Formats: sequence, C-alpha cells, structure tokens
Amino acid sequence: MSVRVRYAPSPTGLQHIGGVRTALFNYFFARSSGGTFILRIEDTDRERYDPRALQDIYDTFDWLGIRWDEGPRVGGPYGPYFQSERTALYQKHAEKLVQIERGYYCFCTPERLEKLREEQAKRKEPIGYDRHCRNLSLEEAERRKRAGEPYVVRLKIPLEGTTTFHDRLIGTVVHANKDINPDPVLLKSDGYPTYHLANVVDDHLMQITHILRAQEWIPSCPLHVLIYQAFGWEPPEYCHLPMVMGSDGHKLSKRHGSTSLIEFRNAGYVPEAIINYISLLGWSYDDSRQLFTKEELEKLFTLDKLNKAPAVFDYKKLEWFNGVYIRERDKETLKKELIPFLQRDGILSNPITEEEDRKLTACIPLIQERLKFLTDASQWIRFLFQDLLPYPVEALVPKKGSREEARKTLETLLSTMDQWFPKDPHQSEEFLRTLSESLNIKLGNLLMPLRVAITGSSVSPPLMESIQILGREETMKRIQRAIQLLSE
RNA sequence: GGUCCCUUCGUCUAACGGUCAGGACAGGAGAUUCUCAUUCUUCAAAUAGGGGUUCGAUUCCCCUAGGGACUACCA
Repeated sequence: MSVRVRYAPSPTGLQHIGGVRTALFNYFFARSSGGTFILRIEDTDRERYDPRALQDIYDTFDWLGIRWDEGPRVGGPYGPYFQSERTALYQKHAEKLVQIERGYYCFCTPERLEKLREEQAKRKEPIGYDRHCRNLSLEEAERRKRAGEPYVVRLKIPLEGTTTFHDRLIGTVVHANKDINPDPVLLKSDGYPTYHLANVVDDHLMQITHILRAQEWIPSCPLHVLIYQAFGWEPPEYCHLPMVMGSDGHKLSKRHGSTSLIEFRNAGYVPEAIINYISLLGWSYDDSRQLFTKEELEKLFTLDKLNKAPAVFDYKKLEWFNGVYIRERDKETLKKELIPFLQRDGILSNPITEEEDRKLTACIPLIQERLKFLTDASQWIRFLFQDLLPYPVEALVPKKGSREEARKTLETLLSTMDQWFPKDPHQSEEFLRTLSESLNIKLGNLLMPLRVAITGSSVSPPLMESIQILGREETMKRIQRAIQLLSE
C-alpha cells in the first residue's frame, strides 16, 4: 500500500516553525517513499477561526515551495479537505458510536462542568468529567435531545483494561484505561466535532497510512486508538516527532525569538536555510553532512534517522545556514530578493528606477558574502543611495592619531584624487599603497579616514569599489566635508 | 498531583556491544585581508548518577535524578 500522509493545521494563528517542521517531515516522507502528501484544514474551532491564518498557511508553503498532492486549491478524491465542510460526516459517525454504545449523549451544562472542576481542584482530585451522563438510558437521552436540550456526544472509555499503540519511534506504549481522559467530548454542542473525532474519522476515510505529528499528541493517542477500535477500524502507523524547544527547554515560543514563519521571512531569512536547518532538528542523514537542498531531502529523508529527544532551536545555526544560502545565490536572484527589503527601508524607490537598478547591480558583489540576512543589505549600501547620516568626527581619526594628521591625510587624498580615482579598484589600491608608504603610514590608517568620510562608518563594503559606484563628484564632496569637520 | 515521553560537547547530532566518542553551529587562538565579512589552520568542549547483563557497554535491562508534554465542548 502506498504511503499517504497529511499535515492538518488549524487556522487559528500564524504557522509556527514547529508546525512547519511537522509539515516538512510529512512532505519529505511522502516524496521519498513515492507517496501522497495531503493538506487538510482542521477548522472545527469556529471561535478561534481566523481567515488570515488560512491565508498564512498558503503563503507559508508557497514561499517554501512545498506543494501538496491533495487538499485545498488542488482538490483530490477524498475531499472536501476543510473539516468545516464535513460536519455531516462527523455527526453521522458520532451517532453511530452512540448506537453501538461506545459513545453517549451528555447534557451536562458548561456551568455544571465548571463547578465540578472547581470542586475537584478544591479537593485536590484529578480534574475530569465525572461520567454523569454515561448511564442515561438511550430512551431518556433521545427524549431530551428531541426536546431541544443542548448536548454533546462523549466517548465511553472502558473503565478497566489497557490500551496499547505502537509508535515507529517510541516503540510500544501502554496506557491503563482508567488513566485516560474520562469520556472526552467527540461532538460539541454546536454540532462540530472535536479534534479527536474529526481527526480519526478523516484519517480513516482519507486512507492515511502514517501519522507524523508532534510528541505533544502522545497522551491523547490511546484515546484515538480507542475510537478506531470502536469503529472497528485499523489505526494507521504512528510516529510522534520530537518537539522543538527554546533555549530554556520549554516549548518554543515568542519569548525565545521569532516563531512564526512569516516573522522569519520578514526578518530576511531565505527559504532554503529554513528548510535545511529545520530538517536537521530531530533528523540527520549521516555523521557529518549539513547541507541539503529541498530536492535532496525529497530523496534522502527516512524515518529511521529520526531522533526521539526534543531539540533546542538554535537561532545562531540557522543564521549560519542563511549566510551560506545567501552566498550561494546567483547575483540576479539575490538582487531581486533584496529589492523589496531595500524599498521597505526607503533606500530604493518603488518601482525601482533604472539608475538605482544599475547601482544596485554593482553593489551585489560587494555585499553578498557579508549578508547574514536579506535585511542586512540596507545598512551596507545606504551610503551609496542617500546622504550620509551624521557621524562623530573622532571616527575620522585613526587610533593613536591626531585630528590634524587625519585632516592632512584627507587633503593629500583629495589632491591626488586624479591619480587614484577613476582607475580600476586594484590600480587605485596599488597607488594608495605606494602613497601610504611614501607618507610612512599604514595603508589601514590612510584608508580609515577615507572610509569614514565616504561611508560614514568604520565598517563598510570594499572602499575602492564603493567609491567607483558613488562617483567622482560625490566622493569629492564627502572628503571635503570631512576635512571641514576636522578643521572646526 | 496523576499519566506518559525524553537524557552524548553550550546547541544540533554521529557512532552492527569493540572508535583516540566523529561532524556542524557557537566560542578561543592564529593566517589571509583596505574595515567588516568570506576563506583557511588550530584549540577547547560530552556519554546525568548508581546498579546490573557481558570478555567488553554511549549502545541492552533496572533504579534514581533532571527535563518536557498532556491532563478543555483548543487543536
């Protein structure tokens, strides 16, 4: 039987990096085993439903270049792929459970349940439903139902015995039935199913063969198995993925840094880096390989190499991957990716002018290997597109040097400009090297005042190349301004 | 509290029961370099603790400790 796996997000918030990893593992597993990857939208929580979250799911996977074989936008033989469009199906199955006495109607009000919880908390008892309606006769239940009393359908968890499931990673897990959440709700009073029911019904109907999901689902797994058993269905193979944690060992959350995919995207990460890094969180290929493209992972991914310990998310390593993939970019692609960020920072106009485009093209080779994030570009090249921000005069003065010396250096540079300016960067550099020798100062100390005068910073892209892009006139103006500053 | 899961350098991880416990990121030192970055060389850094099983445990078993998840008419 060929592999069928699904990613089943709930459109209640932005796609979390942990969820994205679950999706990726499902996707790679499907691809590497010649199977089918399905996207199913679990929108049964109408209170928390957010249409923007649905759009975010699409945007996230479009950006990552992940396509699903069945699901929204592409359809498929097991649709609809929105659970909100399948409610009749769940209701039918819930009824069935009641009929075969594996489920029951419950008329307990939220108020009663709330009070129950309070009392249990006061008495320090385990919190849980007291199975108040479990033994209601079917006749009475039907009568109250017909009378219009709101109800839910609950699962009858066996009072004794154990429930066992097998996990590809963890092994065999046994739970005592008495420890399972007492009679969880399957069908809510609004007619929508809870996760447990919808998930099981859909996974069965959609013929899902493997469930790869986060380990936080382990505790509710026996409950799911019980539902399969109640229907007389065979559960799929489970594989609970290790969780993604923050540096403090807790579930990765906002206080650790970016967590939603869109944040990473806005912060200048490239999709290749995210995919590569995330894939190595709880999975490895061999003893040394770090770099993988999406296409390679589609071939190489295997469940056997999964790790079961939770993984701490390391932003530093992700940053390294990001730099690696930015450096690997071809210039034209990188330029296109940079433009929106530069526009956002007000460095380029929108749309970009021809002049700006020409300049930017010249900039790319100068900054490419210096970028850790796409957002870094602005700080590197702002001085080529805009007037200098004010900088402290002291920055013009090399360590252990005086203002006077710095001023003289700049004046010399200005007066010899004809000899070094229009030449190609290497010739310019050669000239300046000779000049520095004749002035008996280090090349660095000759260039430092120039660098600050031109770029407004002691850290910049290569100077000679930058000056060429800046142009003769502006270069002169900036040197003159620096001399003036030093004279004041 | 209860149930379940997890445990190799700071972090991600590798190691048919036999390796000087390997790689990567981060960190230190150096080289290259007009600054920064890149690149290169190099150093430091781990099997949670205790018992077994075995000729031999990172690896198998048990206990302890620590960490985490779950305990909703949310997923």
